[in-house]
Amino acid sequence: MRGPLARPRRPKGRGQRPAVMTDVAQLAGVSHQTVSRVLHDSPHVRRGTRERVLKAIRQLDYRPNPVAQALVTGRSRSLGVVSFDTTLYGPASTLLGIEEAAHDRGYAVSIASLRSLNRESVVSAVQRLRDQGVDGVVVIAPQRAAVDALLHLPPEVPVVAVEAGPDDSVPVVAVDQHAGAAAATRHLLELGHRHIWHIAGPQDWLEAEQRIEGWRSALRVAGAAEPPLLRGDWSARSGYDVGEHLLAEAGVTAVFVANDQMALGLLRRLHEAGRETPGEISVVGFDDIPEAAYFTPPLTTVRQDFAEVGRRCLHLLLGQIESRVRSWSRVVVAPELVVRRSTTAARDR
Amino acid sequence: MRGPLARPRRPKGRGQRPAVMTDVAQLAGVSHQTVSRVLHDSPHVRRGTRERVLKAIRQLDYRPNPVAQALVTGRSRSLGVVSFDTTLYGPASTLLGIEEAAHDRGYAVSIASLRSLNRESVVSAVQRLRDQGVDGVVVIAPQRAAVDALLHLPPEVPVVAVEAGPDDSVPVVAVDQHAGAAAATRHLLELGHRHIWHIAGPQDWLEAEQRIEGWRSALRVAGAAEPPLLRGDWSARSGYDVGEHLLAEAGVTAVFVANDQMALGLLRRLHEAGRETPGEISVVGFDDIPEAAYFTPPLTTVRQDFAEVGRRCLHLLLGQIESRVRSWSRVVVAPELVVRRSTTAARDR
DNA sequence: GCCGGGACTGTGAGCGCTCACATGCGGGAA
DNA sequence: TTCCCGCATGTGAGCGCTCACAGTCCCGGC
Repeated sequence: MRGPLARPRRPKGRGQRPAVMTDVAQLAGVSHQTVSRVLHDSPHVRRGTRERVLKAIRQLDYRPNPVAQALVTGRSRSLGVVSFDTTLYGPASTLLGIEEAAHDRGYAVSIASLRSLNRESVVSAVQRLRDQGVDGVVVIAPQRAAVDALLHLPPEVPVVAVEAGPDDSVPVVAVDQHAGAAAATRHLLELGHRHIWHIAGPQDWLEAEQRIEGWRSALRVAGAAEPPLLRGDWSARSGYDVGEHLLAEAGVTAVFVANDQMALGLLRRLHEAGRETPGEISVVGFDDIPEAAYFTPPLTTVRQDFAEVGRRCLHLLLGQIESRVRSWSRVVVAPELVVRRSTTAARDR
Repeated sequence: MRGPLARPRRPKGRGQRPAVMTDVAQLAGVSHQTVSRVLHDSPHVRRGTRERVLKAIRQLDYRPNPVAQALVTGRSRSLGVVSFDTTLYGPASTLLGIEEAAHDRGYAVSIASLRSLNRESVVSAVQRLRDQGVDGVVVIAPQRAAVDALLHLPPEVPVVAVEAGPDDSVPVVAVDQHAGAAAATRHLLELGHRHIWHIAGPQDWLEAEQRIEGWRSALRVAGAAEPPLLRGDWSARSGYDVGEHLLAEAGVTAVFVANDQMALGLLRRLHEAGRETPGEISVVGFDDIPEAAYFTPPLTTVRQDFAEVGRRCLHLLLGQIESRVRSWSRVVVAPELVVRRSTTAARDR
């Protein structure tokens, strides 16, 4: 009778089975535990022993199996990021910031992109990441639906949200949209424009709403009238389409557009209609995408430091993971107005 | 004397310790193995038993621990993507294509972005992903340095490369740059232009070189002269700067630019110099980024289906993982010329 | 000369699962 | 009835590691 040991699952002879801890221990003439200690820079390992182990590790090209480590420690040293459209400049930059910071701290980053945006999709993406075994999740989904979803999340996963509005159940990192929009509006006001129009983003985007608020408050402070609100969907196409309305309106001299792509579309429409920018109409965008400086004319816009947002997220998330408490906090990153050539003083001041 | 069993590592009483397979087994009155069988849709489980197990799973909200599964099977059902700059439209879209396809097949996706681009950085990124336990890696890094790195990779990790040139050690998915560039050039030729200038990307980018080749070959076929080659670095700024040279040159009527951002910069420079596009100079770009249709004028360009590239990558990679052989193949995706308003017939035909 | 205590190292259990195999049971062919 | 076979289920080992604890050894102090 031959026991199960007679046929090892993975035949030792064949192929270059990667070395495991025991192999190193054997070669170095120590126990696996000592190898583990060396790996974790524990004190209480004699210098000579440590060196023997290190040598064996090099010799066998040993690399600790992260899966086994994760199983026993209950920590995978990996993070998840759920995001709506990583093709967009903002989310992509934020993701990059997170990834680089995570890498520096020895964490891996898994992604989950959302195809549709509603509560279930966000919840299930987080769930999926959690089922993959990540230690924490950052949600880049600044829409109302996503915020809602954050409230319905299993409490055992540490979560940080990007731009998730004034809700206080989850830590948040956000750019100060209100301040950015106000700065843009003030800039136009200071140039002597009376009526500052605004092309906003879609209703369910929190950033869109906050920019509207910033615009309104700057108008109010200056005692300026508030023209009707215009809506786009962030795309250049929508900016182009909304431009139509503006063209029909008399006396439009200044427009604050909620993002650079829509501003591009608007610029295009104005150009086609023979309206000069900034001569007749000044335009301000939002985001400062890399191309903004090369629009015709170069776009005055509000810069958001997405990479910084990513880094802050990571910091908050790791704090939560390492302390094992679900704390709440809100980190605000300041935006910056970048003045270029799409804005100029009003003529009939 | 109390053995180690006297103090269980994780006290059962406290908190909602997530259910494990044994808990389910106990509740359903079966062995853990039967639970496992139910989970894997094995036949040979009586209907009633299966239902009891399923019920217990629901009742305890049991979710299999992927880490434990990975440890025993040696498969993590996760993939790695290494990419140079995920902020760029191309890589970001490819990544998205990969992620969505991976998700559909039940794989997780980890990312590793490269900060600098050389052999070591690519090798170490792949290494890092491997050490994280991914089952395979796709490398989005269409530069010479990256191709070189692919040759120096440990052979035990399945790898697929995007746009990695004519090397045959690793499977490759690529858009047919040569054909795209030739189509762009032919388009300009057919409009009656004699001298088709080319602003190329950086030398170490394979795509840049292949686009040059496509341009050259179309010129050769038409018997047209080849103007001096101009170089940019993909950025709008560089397109703007190179525009300077073009302006100094007499008789420039047509330019094929190697990407849309540089084309944007060029358009800007021409506009500033008062040179009409396409009236005096026709411009063709490459990539078809979402904004291209809203440039001034809307850009004629070559569309690359990045999402398709991502899907194909995934397909190749999973094939390799599941068959356990390192096969070689090259999948080519066709580009498409999109004619808009930045090109028109030569005047002095 | 003996004992206490640090420094160093080893032992074995167990993380949650799958794999190989053993076992029990019922029914159809001989 | 006997035997065998195949379905249904159970058993135990082991994946590669860490954790808790148990030594072992050597030195200084009384």
